[in-house]
Amino acid sequence: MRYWLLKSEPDVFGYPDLERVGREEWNGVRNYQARNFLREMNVGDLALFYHSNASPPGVAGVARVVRTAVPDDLQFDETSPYFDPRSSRHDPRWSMVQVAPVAALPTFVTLDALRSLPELSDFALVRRGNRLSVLPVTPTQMQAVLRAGGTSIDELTAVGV
DNA sequence: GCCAACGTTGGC
DNA sequence: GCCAACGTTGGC
Repeated sequence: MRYWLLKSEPDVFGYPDLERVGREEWNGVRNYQARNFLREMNVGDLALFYHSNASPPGVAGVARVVRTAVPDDLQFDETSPYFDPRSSRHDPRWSMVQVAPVAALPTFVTLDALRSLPELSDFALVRRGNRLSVLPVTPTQMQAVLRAGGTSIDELTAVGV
């Protein structure tokens, strides 16, 4: 199993929204590096759900990948802000996965708290100017964040993942 | 292939 | 609202 971090603006779609809808297409990613990470995801992978452009920013919950990458519909939708006129159905440029909620973290882990974790000193998220909306997370990093959030991988996977 | 201009992200 | 950092675009 691999671990990831997904950014979302809570004003647009926050972790509580994921719990409300039950599952969600992770579409609209328009960065090649982030897209490549989406394509590496497997069903069952866990992802930290990060609230960006929030006060405070931080990790609110954990999601699970429930479907691997397929072409992102929005790239073909002329009415969508994510429409990409240079993409073709023959060779789609952008991908999306589907995610479902696992659990809200008992303690919201703020960006400040993330910065204070020694295990995360090399993590791209806490480095200046990072803009990637999909990031890989190592098992050590995952454990550290979950511990700071008041849970653990064992606890999360015991609930039937 | 270079690189200036531009648009976007996201913390503050 | 500001602005630094970054990715992309497009003229040359």
